[in-house]
Amino acid sequence: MATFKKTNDGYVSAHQPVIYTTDAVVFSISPSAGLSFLAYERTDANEPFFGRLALPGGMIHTDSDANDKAACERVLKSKLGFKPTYLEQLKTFSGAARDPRGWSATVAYLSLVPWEEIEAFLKTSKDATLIPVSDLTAGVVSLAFDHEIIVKAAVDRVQAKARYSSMPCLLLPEKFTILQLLGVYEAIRNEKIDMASFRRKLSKLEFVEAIDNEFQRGVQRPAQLYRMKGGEPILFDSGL
Amino acid sequence: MATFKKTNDGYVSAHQPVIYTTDAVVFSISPSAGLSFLAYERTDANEPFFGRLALPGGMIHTDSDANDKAACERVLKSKLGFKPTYLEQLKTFSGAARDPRGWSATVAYLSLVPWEEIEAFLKTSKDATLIPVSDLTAGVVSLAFDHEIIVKAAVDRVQAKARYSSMPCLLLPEKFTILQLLGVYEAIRNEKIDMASFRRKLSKLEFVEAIDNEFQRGVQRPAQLYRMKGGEPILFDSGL
DNA sequence: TCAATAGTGTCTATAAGACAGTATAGG
DNA sequence: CCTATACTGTCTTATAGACACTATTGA
Repeated sequence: MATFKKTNDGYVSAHQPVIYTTDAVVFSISPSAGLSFLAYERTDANEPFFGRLALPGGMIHTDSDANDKAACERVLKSKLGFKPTYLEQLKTFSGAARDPRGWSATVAYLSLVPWEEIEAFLKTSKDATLIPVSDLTAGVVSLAFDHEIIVKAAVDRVQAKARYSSMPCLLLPEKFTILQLLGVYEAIRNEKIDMASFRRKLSKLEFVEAIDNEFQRGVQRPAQLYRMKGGEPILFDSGL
Repeated sequence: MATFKKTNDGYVSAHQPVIYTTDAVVFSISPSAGLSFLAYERTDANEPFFGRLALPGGMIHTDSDANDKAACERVLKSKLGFKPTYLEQLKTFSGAARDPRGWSATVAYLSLVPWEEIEAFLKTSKDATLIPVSDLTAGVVSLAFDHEIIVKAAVDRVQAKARYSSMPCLLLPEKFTILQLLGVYEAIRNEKIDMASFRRKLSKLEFVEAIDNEFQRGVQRPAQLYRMKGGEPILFDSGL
């Protein structure tokens, strides 16, 4: 087991310090390309994978970040300009091989952002790109570090949660129609869902509520607007 | 963002190095107390929480461990004398507050060990204890660091997986009867399960197979012995 | 033949999927 | 009144839970 030695500024491990970072898979549903995530071109020529696409991420500051989640929030705030409402820890990826600078560990997070916000953000940013998940699975794009593995894990998680959780709601703005919600579940799961069964389950699970006298109007019968009930997403016993 | 400086032995972060550890929640089903996990009394008077109960864990060795999972396997091998067959990453817990020595992070793992092996191990070890999960929820025992939070997360995970995964199989020896398997699911989920429905689902999901001409005999009709099909546990679409 | 546990059949209630039908706006 | 989309009713089939029933061994 590693021993600790006392230094003038505290205890440190006798081992080579770990490069400790956090990365986030920020998902959104693009109307044209479906489930997609944010990536950045790496612009610092002194850092590894220069010019390649990578997930938004950065060092964890042990002198100022309260914990890994706070670090991820800080990083995303600085890269996106806003703090995503939903941020869930995905998994930690570590080892000697994943970063040429040395033994590294990253705490990967998963975030969901409504399309409207991502769209607005992309207009203001020059080095951010939105990558459709289908491009990654098709092998059209490749990512720096082990970030493809991280994204695949994130996609698996979000697809699983689109079966037994209300989490996908958070990809929509505050007010939405049932058809929009259905579309989000379909986009994530990559399959058609029957509207009648979907409504049946929604009314049983009660995680959305109709907003009185608010409708989305178009060239058709107005669609009732709904909002999510309670701030936090819920898990279901049975599938949706 | 943190800057890196070049030193004579590589790049290190400008920040205070993180205390990087791994801990494991090693579950087993005790015939008398149900779902339980391993804990150790902390014996080094120079280390924090001396004398308190804690999860088996230790430092991650960045100079020799390939990654966090390998580190956890090494730690468990040295503490248990054998390498558990099932080890799944649970979550990372980090921050300035959880360890008095400084900003720390632990990659928590979840492991399942058949009762026979745990029973044999407990006879050989003097400082290891098996704590029933019910004792923890009842507040009868308390653990060092944030280990109670870690165990609660592990219990949630294993209970969720006892609804849609064959993972609980790994708490049994290689050969087992359907009644034993049912007992494991009941112990984890803390509820009765109907034998007929259970068998129906088993025969549909096909993750166990009968062993030809092998039975467990007693003062009754012999019970067919089964084994798990394929080394890895599977996930189900519908609940079990 | 009896005790004890292994394993099955069957009834009922609920839920899922398919799909057709009705409702209500704008044009 | 027509079109387009919102929303609902209903039929069929699959599944879950309850519980009684049959099966097979050792003593």
